[in-house]
Parts: sequence; C-alpha cells; structure tokens
Amino acid sequence: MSTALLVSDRRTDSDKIQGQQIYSIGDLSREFKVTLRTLRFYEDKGLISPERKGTTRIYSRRDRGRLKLILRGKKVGFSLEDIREMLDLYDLRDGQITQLTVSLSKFRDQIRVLEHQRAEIDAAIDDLTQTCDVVEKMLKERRAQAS
Amino acid sequence: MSTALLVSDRRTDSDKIQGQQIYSIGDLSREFKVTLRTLRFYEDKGLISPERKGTTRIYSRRDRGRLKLILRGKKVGFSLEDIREMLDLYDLRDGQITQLTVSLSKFRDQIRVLEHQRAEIDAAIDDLTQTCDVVEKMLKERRAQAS
DNA sequence: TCGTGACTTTACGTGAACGTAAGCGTTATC
DNA sequence: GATAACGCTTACGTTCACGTAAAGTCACGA
Repeated sequence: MSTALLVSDRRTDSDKIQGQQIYSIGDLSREFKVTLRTLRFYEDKGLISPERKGTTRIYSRRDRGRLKLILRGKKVGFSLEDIREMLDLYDLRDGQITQLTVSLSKFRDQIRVLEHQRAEIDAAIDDLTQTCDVVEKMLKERRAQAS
Repeated sequence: MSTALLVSDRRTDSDKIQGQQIYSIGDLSREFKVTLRTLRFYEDKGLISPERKGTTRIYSRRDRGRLKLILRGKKVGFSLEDIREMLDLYDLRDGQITQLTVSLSKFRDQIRVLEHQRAEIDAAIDDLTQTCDVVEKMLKERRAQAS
C-alpha cells in the first residue's frame, strides 16, 4: 500500500514495520485511557522514549509495556520518580556481575515494599469486613424488632 | 497534681481524663512521624476533629484511630478525599435501616476496590519475582563461565 | 524576669502530575 | 481549497498535600 516515502506512510491500527508492532500516541491514549499530555509528560520525565518519524512519536511494544508498568505503579501509590527507578532496573539485562547483583538486591527491596503495601491493604480489608459484619448484625436485630 | 484550673492543667504522656486516654498534637506527631502542619491540615479538611481546651487541640483515642486509618489509606494510594469518604462511612453506627443498608453496600464497594488494588500489587510482585529469577540465572551462568 | 518549649493562627510558597490554551504543520476527504 | 483528524511545541494554570515563615499566647524553670 501507499507511497514510497516512509515519512508520508499512513498507518493503520494494526500496523507493523518489519514485523514490529508500533503505536501512535493516539493509539496508546485510547487503549490506556490517558491523555496525550500525559504520554508526553512521561516522556519529558524520561519514563518512555519513543522513536520519532520526523516530529511524530512512534511507540514500540516495549514502550507500551513500560506504559503498562507505569500505570500499574501509579495505581498502587508510587510516584513517577519511584517508577522511573524501577523501570531503569528493568532495563539492564546485560550489565556486569556487580551491576546485576546490585539490581537483584534492589528488586528484592522493591518486592519487600510491595509486600508491605499488600499487608496494609489486607489490614484495611479486614477492618472493613469486620465492620460489615457488625452492620449486618445491626440490620438483623432491627428487622427482628420490626417484625 | 496541679491547680484547680482545668485550662491550666499540664498533661503527661499517659494522661487520662475520666479514664479516657487523650493526646496532644505533639504526641500524635511523634508517634506517627507526621508534622504538626499535617495534623492541622487533616483537621482543616475535615478528616479529624479534635476537641479543644481553650485553643489547644485535644485528641481522643478515636481521633488517633482515624489518623491511623488516614495514614494507612495514604500508603496504598488513596487521596485525602477518598479517605474522608471512607472515614465518614465508619461513622454512622447508628443510622436508620436505609442508611445502614446504603453504608453496607458502600463498604462492600470499598472492599472490592481494595481487593482490586491488592491484585495489582500481586501482579507487580509476580513480575518482579520473575525478573529476579531471570537475573539469578544470568548470574549463575556467568559464574559458571568464570570458573 | 527572661528565656524555653509547646501550642496557636494566618498566609504565602512548593513540588508533583498533569490540564488547558494558543498557534502551527501534515494528510486525507469532501 | 476548505475543513477535519491527528500530531507537534511552548507555556501558563491548577489541584493536592503539605512546607515554611511570621507573629503571638501560655505555662514552667532557672
């Protein structure tokens, strides 16, 4: 399809270049329900670094994966700076042994943080469940009285 | 101890009034490692409403409990507004049946939100654990090569 | 009596995470 | 060739959750 000019190539939703799936900023915006501004903001903060075709941003599968991790991190209360550090950790598949060891311990730290986070949530759920039980009993009593 | 003037009563760390434990703003600040400003800010936003002895804030056990919940909520990524709504729910122990029923369903909603949150964290932990495994294998291979 | 410490209010400042508007450049379609 | 759809940059504005400074009150101890 289309012309010989790469630059003027129009893409479709499921477009690929050499078997590589790519995404426009609008694609990711729609898929993840974030604004264009947000995506550009994340780029500005060094969280994602999409290629450019001229001035236009071209996101790869890897970029998309990073975005997913960013949004997941946000949902559980991490700052963008926290998230940036985590993403950096994900990115060193080929360091020296010392490098790898450092990363490994950072990962483990992060896991501990998350586990603590989860414990907090469990505690909150327990609280609420208990309160639910209490309220249910109150309702039962009132209904018994009413009859 | 002290004078007959209630207003000029000095308290100690484990002070009580009629068997009720009370806390100064400084007590809570130290215990929970938050600033005075933060405690006043939460009051301003209607999250805690301590009594006053003159102009001085007097926190009850209930206030302390609320603070605990606030900080817990924050740790898992809720806004103060979210938290205020949750606290309000905790506060209606004595409503009408319709009121109670409404609250009950809101509690259940909140539990679902929290469970979703926990699922996100679990996913993140799984991700990290998997990555740890990969890195460990890399380290083992490198060490094998080195020997 | 003069600090010192703990508390108060009022009010402007700040960093994070975007929102929003202005103004412009392509590409496709009517 | 006008208009819409999609993208771009620059830059000021906004909300949240406090920080920080200024200036004052009140009780206690040396």
